[in-house]
Amino acid sequence: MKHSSQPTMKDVAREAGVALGTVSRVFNGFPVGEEYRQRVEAAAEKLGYQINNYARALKTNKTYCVGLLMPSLRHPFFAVLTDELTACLMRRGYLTHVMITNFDPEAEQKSFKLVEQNKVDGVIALTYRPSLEVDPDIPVVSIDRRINSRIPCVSSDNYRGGQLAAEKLIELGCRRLLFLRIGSAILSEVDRRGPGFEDVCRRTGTDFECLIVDDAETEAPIYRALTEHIRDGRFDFDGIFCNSDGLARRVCVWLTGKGIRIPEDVQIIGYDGITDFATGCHVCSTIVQPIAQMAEKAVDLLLSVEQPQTGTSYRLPVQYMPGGTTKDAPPAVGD
Amino acid sequence: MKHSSQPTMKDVAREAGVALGTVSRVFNGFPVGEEYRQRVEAAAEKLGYQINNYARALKTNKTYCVGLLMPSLRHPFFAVLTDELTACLMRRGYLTHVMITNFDPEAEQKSFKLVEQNKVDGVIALTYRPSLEVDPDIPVVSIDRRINSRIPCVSSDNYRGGQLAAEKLIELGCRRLLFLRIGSAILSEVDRRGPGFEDVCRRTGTDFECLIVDDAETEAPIYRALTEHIRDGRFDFDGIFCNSDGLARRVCVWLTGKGIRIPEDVQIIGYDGITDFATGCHVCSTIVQPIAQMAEKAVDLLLSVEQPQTGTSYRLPVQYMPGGTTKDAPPAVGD
DNA sequence: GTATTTTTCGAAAACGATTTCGCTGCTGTT
DNA sequence: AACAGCAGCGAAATCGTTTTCGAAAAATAC
Repeated sequence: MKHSSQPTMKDVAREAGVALGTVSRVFNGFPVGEEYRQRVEAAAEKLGYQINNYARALKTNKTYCVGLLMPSLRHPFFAVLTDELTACLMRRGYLTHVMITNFDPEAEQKSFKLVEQNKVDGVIALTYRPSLEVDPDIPVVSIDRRINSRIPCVSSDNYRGGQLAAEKLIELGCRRLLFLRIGSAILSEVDRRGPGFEDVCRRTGTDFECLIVDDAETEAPIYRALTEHIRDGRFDFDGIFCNSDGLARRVCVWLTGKGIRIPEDVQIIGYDGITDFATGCHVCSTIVQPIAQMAEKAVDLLLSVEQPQTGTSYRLPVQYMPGGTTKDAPPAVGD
Repeated sequence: MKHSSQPTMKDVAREAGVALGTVSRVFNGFPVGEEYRQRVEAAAEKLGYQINNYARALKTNKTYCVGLLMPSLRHPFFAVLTDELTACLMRRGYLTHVMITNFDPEAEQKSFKLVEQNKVDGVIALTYRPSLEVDPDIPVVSIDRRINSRIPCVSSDNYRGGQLAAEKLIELGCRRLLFLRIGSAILSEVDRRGPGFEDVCRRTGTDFECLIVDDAETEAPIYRALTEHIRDGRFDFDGIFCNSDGLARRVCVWLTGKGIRIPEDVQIIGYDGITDFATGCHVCSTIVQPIAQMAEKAVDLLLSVEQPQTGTSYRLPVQYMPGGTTKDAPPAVGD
């Protein structure tokens, strides 16, 4: 006695008075005589039949699931990226296994094994672990990081972003620039923001300095270093490019606390393009990453819509967006 | 000829010189002679064998996956909730299928069908669709909404939250209060915030009004209505309780734009407990929802760690947290 | 030494689909 | 009218596990 469990293809076949294979063909869009097709569809409808994806996947080796490794969803950049990726995958008929790794290299490796074991059709990963071990015959696309030479990597054009920030600050009248970076020294595409910035400074003969803290845990070193640059209540930089909007925000708050005015005394540009969840405004002047396109590209590569040049970096165009921390047209806020 | 595909249990059995069933028993922790166990483990190690979860699930009807229906990840509340839920599920050995529904009732129903078809062991849903059709023999836990009488619902104690907001505003000297709500009229636990607020006002004899816009699409009606309450440059309410932190933020921006000072002229309390992604500070004085506990509770109920009283509402305690839009100790910001 | 119990192993039948293959029943040519 | 060609059906094998069941081996009792 079957205890009210889901109907199977066999049940549909019996109900419709046809063979098992015929039902299968109907559900997979193979040619089937019109009369049979109708009988099968009626039977399926009547029984409330739903195909069992697990059984199907076992046979076909195709699960229509992909794994997504993300460090966190508490940061808007990751959250929006995840939103776009799952949406994009769903549009293409794929389900997403979201794994939150909390920036923990161990968790990253474990999560990878786990989705692998769940037979996903591919993995999209935003990871930090120096050397992720990946099964060579499962498609992987990385975001922002070169994992190894076989895995394509999509990111924003970080070098161009760095250039843009420097160009804008200079154009807006800054004479002495600071590049502020927080983040561990992993082989990341993100690290190209600095060189882009510096190259423009050098080319234009603009005075600049770099402040880098590799340990993301504590920001005290940065604030301490910044403090040294305050002389007579004046900050001796008049333009700052920050690694991320989050950092930019914190620097803003800190400077304001010191009585330094933004953007009058110091102009600040961040990176990412984070917008306020309530107002939709950018939280600071920023280089905005094309998150939706990055998601689209990653998915295209993963599902081989576009044949991935193995190991290539795909760098998508960035844009400068004023957001009130620079002297150009601060967006009118409120009503 | 097997073309380098994954090794199967059969391969392991052959390699170890034992029968198929024996390998299975080893991997499922059933008693097996020590010598056999060793041989099997060695063989599995050598072949790099990983159990195939799809085949296993087909046989056992247990997938260790749960579906999660979320409207969006662009709002911090949903993002953090999703973060906590996936983390909590992972700790218990479950993978999460995250489905973003974009507040679209159609998408909600479709997503539900989809995860159902993927044989998840359960679904956690935060939905808006008036009547979600759910297969009665798949466990479902809802968040913030009563879906039907069989589905347990976890939420924050919205009624108490409403009370708290009123109590605080009154305690802080407000004499004429406004409750501002945005959101469609669905049968949601969230709707209990208003009654909690009103009951306190009535009990204490405090003057109050309610402004409700059921159409979330446009806020113009709210702003228009608010405008009517500005007389001689003064706003005739001195305390506002907003349905959400996002709404509170927008109201703040709007009022500030009208030259009305916060919290000197008007004090505002929001709901959710959203914090700034960069600074970690609350974006406004607020009633904070215990997101982590809500996630934990939802998972407990879903996996029947706790026997769900079918259809019961589980209301978790909320807290008031000052955040600069009320006169009580605005948190020192910066350094 | 045989009988009786306890382990634990191997063979085989599911689980619910896909897919190959042979076979029947049409059509269309000459 | 006969035969080739072709759709489209049904039966059966398979995917990689779990699980039942009968039997062999080991252990204990008399």
